[in-house]
Amino acid sequence: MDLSSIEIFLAVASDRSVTKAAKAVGRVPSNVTTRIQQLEEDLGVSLFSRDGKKMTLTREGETFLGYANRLMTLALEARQAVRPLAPSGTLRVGTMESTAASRLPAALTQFNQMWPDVSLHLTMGASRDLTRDVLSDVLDCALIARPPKTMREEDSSFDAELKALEMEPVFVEDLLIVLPSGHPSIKSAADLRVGSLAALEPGCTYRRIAENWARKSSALPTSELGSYHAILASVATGNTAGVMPRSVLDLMHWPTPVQTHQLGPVETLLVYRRTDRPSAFNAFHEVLSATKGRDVRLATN
Amino acid sequence: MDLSSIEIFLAVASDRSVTKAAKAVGRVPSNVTTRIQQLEEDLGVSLFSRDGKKMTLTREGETFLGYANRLMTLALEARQAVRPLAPSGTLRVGTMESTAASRLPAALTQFNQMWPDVSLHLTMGASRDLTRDVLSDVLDCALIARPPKTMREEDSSFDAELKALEMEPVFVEDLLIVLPSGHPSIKSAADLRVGSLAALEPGCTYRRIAENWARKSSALPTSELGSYHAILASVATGNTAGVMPRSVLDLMHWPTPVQTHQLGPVETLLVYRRTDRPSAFNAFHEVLSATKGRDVRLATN
DNA sequence: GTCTTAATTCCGGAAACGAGATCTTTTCAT
DNA sequence: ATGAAAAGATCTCGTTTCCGGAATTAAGAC
Repeated sequence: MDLSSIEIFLAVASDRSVTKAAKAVGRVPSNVTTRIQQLEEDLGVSLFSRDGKKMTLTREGETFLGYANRLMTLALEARQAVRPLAPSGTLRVGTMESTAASRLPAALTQFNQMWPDVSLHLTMGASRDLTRDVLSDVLDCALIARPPKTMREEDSSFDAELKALEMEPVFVEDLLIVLPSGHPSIKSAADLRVGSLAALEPGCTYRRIAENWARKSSALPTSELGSYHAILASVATGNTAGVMPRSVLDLMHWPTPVQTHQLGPVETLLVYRRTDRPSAFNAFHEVLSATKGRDVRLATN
Repeated sequence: MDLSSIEIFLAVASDRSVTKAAKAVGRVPSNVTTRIQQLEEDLGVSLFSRDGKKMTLTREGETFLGYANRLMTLALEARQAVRPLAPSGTLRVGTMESTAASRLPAALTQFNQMWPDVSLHLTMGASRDLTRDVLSDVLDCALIARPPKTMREEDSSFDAELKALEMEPVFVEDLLIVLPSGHPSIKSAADLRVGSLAALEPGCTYRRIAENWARKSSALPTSELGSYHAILASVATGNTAGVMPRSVLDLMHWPTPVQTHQLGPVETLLVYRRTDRPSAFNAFHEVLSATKGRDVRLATN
């Protein structure tokens, strides 16, 4: 039995889907299938019942879920316990608006329980700015979106800054264009029937990805809004298309189901300086890794 | 972090030696070294202090030891919990005298705690007889010594019986010739200055290994005794050399340190029929595997 | 100082793993 | 009802990891 298999199991159990889970843990679906099958063979029982395309936990799966969570928590605790000195002091974390909304709450809760002595300073901002702040030691680390290759090529200074930092993927977001209800489904930016794109600040990587995608076929203006709530509201007016990751959209339980178009997966990176890491950072790093692809609602079992 | 690394860590912690631990978990020393180093790198602390050739736990190692034990126990519990039906009924286990004395107590204690509904029938006997009893369904499984290749060749019926059964190594014993105190150290059987070899019944594999070793150079008679205590007492008289695994000798805290000569490692196998396994057997099998190379004294932490 | 034993390092073969392509089945839309 | 899309399973292939054995180094015993 392997702890990474258990992590995968938790993701599948939480998403009830191999594909989703695969994205959540940053692997390919076939791999997830195999690991689950290995786990089932190892335990000698089937953990999921495959009725149709839904993966639902069997009764044995349910009981195993409890142990799996305890196992992961215990492993994390072990990790922390051997750390010679308990981290304390301040940790300055930069994060994108979207990550703060969808991914961080679970991780921050656990972190606070584990290390009450660390006071965490959260700063919201765009990836571009956050990266600079980490470099100049205004922040200790930041969660940013990995810019696609084409974008890094046309902004070489950003690229150079990133290269000077350590980075590690922690989440994968499904970046969406959110369309007004009633808008016909689209294949490319040319099919857009709206007057503008609604996004956050200029330094926001998601915004720039969307702009790059849009400018291939049309010349839409971008209207800048301050929050994802504002963006959704703007979409509801019917004349704008919004940009946001699926995890954020899922959070908002919007009254009417909206049309979406996928711009593809975008990794969220934890970036930090190679040297000069406060001990609280290591603790934060570990909690983040453990939270990876795990659902809070299940972790409380 | 990998559960097999933790098993290895437990073995090293318990033996304070990578060579011993390697034997205990059925691996090669270099491998144990590597896994421990990986674990240390993964955790970011050193678990052992290598002062000279002794491996002693550091303070961090001590705290990790506690977690490691809990982790293994929890994993075992998880395994058992998903088993659809709790095993019950009777399980007839055959074992060698030596295994019953040195290795089984820990495993049986844990087994009884986990499965109070199973009544365990222990039968003591020689490997040869135990094997037959498993084949003829007098026993459900047995712990026997793996006969070395030369022995299997000269007793083809034993070999055939073994081939008809499933087998799995669970322990490794260091088989010893125990010499009277004051006896000069020996290189081969020719150096023996005693009148006889003291061992158990004729079907005992350890006895036959020793006899094979002895007859290469001298023609010693074998005196048959009923227990390891009797053998040691006989050795104390000064005119016999005893045969027993090191684990048994260690148990007996004999007043004077005795001279020993190694006959080499002998594996202890769990043998069972390919089909027709009671559910209690699977539970027993798992508990044995988990106990593998683990020290009871440490497991109570 | 030499000999022995234990731990580590190095290296080659084997097994496991992960990614992508393909196949099968279910589901949803027309 | 039929076709298209999507999700899970299966297969293959390239890569990585892992294990075991040989060589190396270091510590203790005589």
